[in-house]
Order: sequence, then structure tokens, then C-alpha cells
Amino acid sequence: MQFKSQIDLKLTQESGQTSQTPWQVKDNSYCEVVEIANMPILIKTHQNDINNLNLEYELPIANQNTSIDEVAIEKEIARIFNLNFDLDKFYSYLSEDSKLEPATDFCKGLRLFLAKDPFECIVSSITSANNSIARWTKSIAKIKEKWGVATEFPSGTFYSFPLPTTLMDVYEDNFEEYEAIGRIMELECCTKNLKSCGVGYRVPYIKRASELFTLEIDLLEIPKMTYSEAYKEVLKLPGVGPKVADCILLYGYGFEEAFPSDIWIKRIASHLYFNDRDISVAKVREFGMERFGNYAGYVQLYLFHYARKSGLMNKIKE
DNA sequence: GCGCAGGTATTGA
DNA sequence: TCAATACCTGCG
Repeated sequence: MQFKSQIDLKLTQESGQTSQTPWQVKDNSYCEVVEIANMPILIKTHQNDINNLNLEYELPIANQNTSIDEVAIEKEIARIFNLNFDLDKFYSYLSEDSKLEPATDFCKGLRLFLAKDPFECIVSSITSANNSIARWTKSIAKIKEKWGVATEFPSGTFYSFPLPTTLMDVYEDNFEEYEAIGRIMELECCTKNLKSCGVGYRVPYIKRASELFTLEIDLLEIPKMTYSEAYKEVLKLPGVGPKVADCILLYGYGFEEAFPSDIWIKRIASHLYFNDRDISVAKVREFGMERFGNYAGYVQLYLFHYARKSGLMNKIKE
């Protein structure tokens, strides 16, 4: 299967978008389990040039004889890598703004990398708050190892992200785990609890969010809402403030009018557009949404990577 | 060993 | 509505 779209797969995978961790690299391909028509399918993507994306897939060993709708796979992959977004049109938009114009050179082929699973996106986003990319990436990997759903494929065993029902009931920390099954182990041997994944004080946020998605909130309703309805809805979740809400909406659900604003976007925006004046994060968010409209999300993505790669970030650290 | 980075929740104007 | 502060962890 091949997609004739401009995309830099490596850049898109590794740009630290918060909806999910990068896919596993195996044999020169990025591999991940994606659920399509209620079946876990192992997707392997690779590319040789920036205008082609190649894809192979495997069915679970237990379902080798099941027939699968390839069109559904194609659609889902195009959604995840946002392949229908017109990059060239976006680049000509960037070129009209002298502040944004240089970003193109540093980010050619970078696309939104949307969540394969909304719940994973939400936990990833909560974990990413007040955290470094390296740290939250490790935490998510540990959560998958400990409670993920294993599926056997011809290429091996792969784990997908745990379900909300699983995560809502896990032990919070060593002490809780020890209390529950302490008789057969030492306190320092406790490893199957959320705190041991390095998520720190976000433990109750993650557990409570899992509970909400099990009992009260329907993840599939969110994409049907307008941006501002969806924004209010995800803000109800513990550990979700303005920045994380926008990340969930943009990287998780593809609301491209979101402009996730953190300390870096604030610094970049105030440097480029406000003469280095100190602007509140809330104002930067408003500014971005107002000025860039439906391109706000892409502009945010591009600004961040442009600033990082060009050395602008080091320069404006105040 | 210790300071620092980084959003959210909470508290108190 | 806004400012100040605590929260946890890993990195330099």
C-alpha cells in the first residue's frame, strides 16, 4: 500500500507531539498496533522519499483467515498522519508572513500526528504537563508494558495502550501495592503501580480520568462537538488545563483551530510578534487563534520546531 | 548533591 | 480575574 503524499515520516513521528509516543522502530519501519474495524492490526510504515509513504500490515496470528477491508486501513492511516491536509497551500500561507516564512525550511513534510486511540492521547497529554518529552515518553512506555493489551503477530508480540477500565483499578504506589499483596513480596520489589511509572503527582489525575471515561464521558462524542464545546468538556478532566486541553483537541482529535500555548510558544510568540514584551499565556492563545484561524494548530506545531531547530529557542530564553 | 524546568490545582487577594 | 505557590522527577 502506498500513499502519494508529501510527508517526512521521521520528523512527524519524532517531533514530540503529545497525542502518543513515537511508534516502535523495527527493520527500518515505524510499527504500531492500530485498531481497525474492531481488530488490532499491526501497521508498518516506511519511506524512501518525502513524497511517498509505504505501508504493510499484519493480522493477529489468531485472525489470519479473517478478511480485512483495505480501504478502512487506508482511511485510518490517512487520518492518523493527516495526509489530506494540503501542505503546499499551507506553505504559501506561511510565506505571506515574514515571521513564519523561515519555518518552512526547518519543518518540510512535518504533519500532525493524530492519536490512534483517544484514551491514550488523553493519558499522554496529562502526563506531558509540567514534564519533559523524554520523561513522559518513558512513563507511557512503562504503562504499556505493565497493563497494555498483548497481541501476537507474525512479527512478534505487540502491546497496545491499556483500556480505561484497566487503568482505573491499578495500584497507585508501592505502599498500596504492598498493602494489597505484601505478604508475598518486599516493599521495594513493588513494580506494578502507577507511581513506579514515573508519573509523580499525576497518579490520581490518571486514575480519575480513567474512571471518568469508564463511567461518565464518552470519548467518541468529543469529535462530534464544536471546538469550544469540546474544549469545555476536556477541561473537566483532572490534570487538564488550557494547554493540555488544546493538545488533546489538536493532536488527539484534529481540531486544527486549537493553538496550544505553553511557556515556549509564549516566548516565541512574544519575540516574533510583541517585541519581546511579556504576554500572558492566555493572551498568546487568544492571539494565535485569532490570527491564524484554522491554521492555528499547524502554525503552533511549525513554530515550535522551527524555534527548536533554528536555535531561536536558546536565543530567547530571557 | 543540588538547582532547575515545566502546566495544573489550590489558595488567597 | 489574577498572582503566588506546591506538586514529582530526571537531567545537567
